[in-house]
Amino acid sequence: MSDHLRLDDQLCFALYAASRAMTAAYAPVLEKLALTYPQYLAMLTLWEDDGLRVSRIGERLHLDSATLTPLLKRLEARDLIERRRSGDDERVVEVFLTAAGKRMKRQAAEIPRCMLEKFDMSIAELVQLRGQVKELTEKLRVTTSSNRS
Amino acid sequence: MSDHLRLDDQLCFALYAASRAMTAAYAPVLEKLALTYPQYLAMLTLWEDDGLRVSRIGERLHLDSATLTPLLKRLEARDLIERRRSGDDERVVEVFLTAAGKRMKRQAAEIPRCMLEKFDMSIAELVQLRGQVKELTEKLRVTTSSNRS
DNA sequence: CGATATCAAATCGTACACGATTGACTTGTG
DNA sequence: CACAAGTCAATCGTGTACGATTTGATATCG
Repeated sequence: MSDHLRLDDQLCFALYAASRAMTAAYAPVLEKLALTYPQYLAMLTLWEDDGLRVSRIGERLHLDSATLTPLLKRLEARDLIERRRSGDDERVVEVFLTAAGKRMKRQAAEIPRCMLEKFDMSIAELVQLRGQVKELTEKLRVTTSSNRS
Repeated sequence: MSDHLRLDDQLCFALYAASRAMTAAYAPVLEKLALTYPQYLAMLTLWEDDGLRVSRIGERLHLDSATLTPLLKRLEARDLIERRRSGDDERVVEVFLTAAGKRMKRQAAEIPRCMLEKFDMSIAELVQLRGQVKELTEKLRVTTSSNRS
């Protein structure tokens, strides 16, 4: 009967499916900026805080340098950002928005509202759902990092 | 003040982060079976319904043949499944569990309980959250597929 | 019957993800 | 100062994702 292995019953699959549906829903919106969703996240991070080093961007997005380095190189190739070796510490690479990168923030300003429409839910619902999803993420991170069995 | 472009405020980023944290939380559990999370999903699908064609698996997981074909080939290389061209229609490839693939279902039986512990939430909360996530996914799918602007 | 449309899976190209390693640089300790 | 330990970004290898095209098979229509 309930063998617990049913796909439809699993929260994890729901999250996995939601994440990909969300990326797909972003695609037409991001098309104007010619950004992928992860690239958009990197830009969001820099719009909040320009000049971050690679590892700081990684902390915010929970991505490591293996993912970020090529992604940032693509943004640099498009002249949206500049990657500079820090003078203080030659190991560190700091990432700065170019003029074009800063300009893009204005075009991106409408995106959250545009996505909000697609959600078709009240702000209260959204905030509540976001909170639950974040809480779950924290719990998963804790149990994963402490895994030594 | 609230420029709506703040990372922490975005439901989408929360989902994206949750999905990856979930995959990471699965990794130690799936290690015993030497499966990746998407491979596990394909096995789940077949444990529910053996002998599905590639496109049916794709419908359930919302993945296309470009993703599934190589994934299924890896499972076949490990002798967990068999891919057979249908006699009725040579275009169709049907996917069957091998004896080893069927045996694995028993080892996988503990996985949902194991993940449930990591969630650390009541069944009622889980069901409610899963429902909300699924609902959102449906809304995103509708708006994405009808996009012609 | 034969041209054409449709369909299923495979393939191609690009872009993440992430574990593991590398190499350059810095820091802490004796 | 010497040098081991630690840090940071880059690199490597493997495995998804997905848009677009291709290949082969079937269905449909004139």
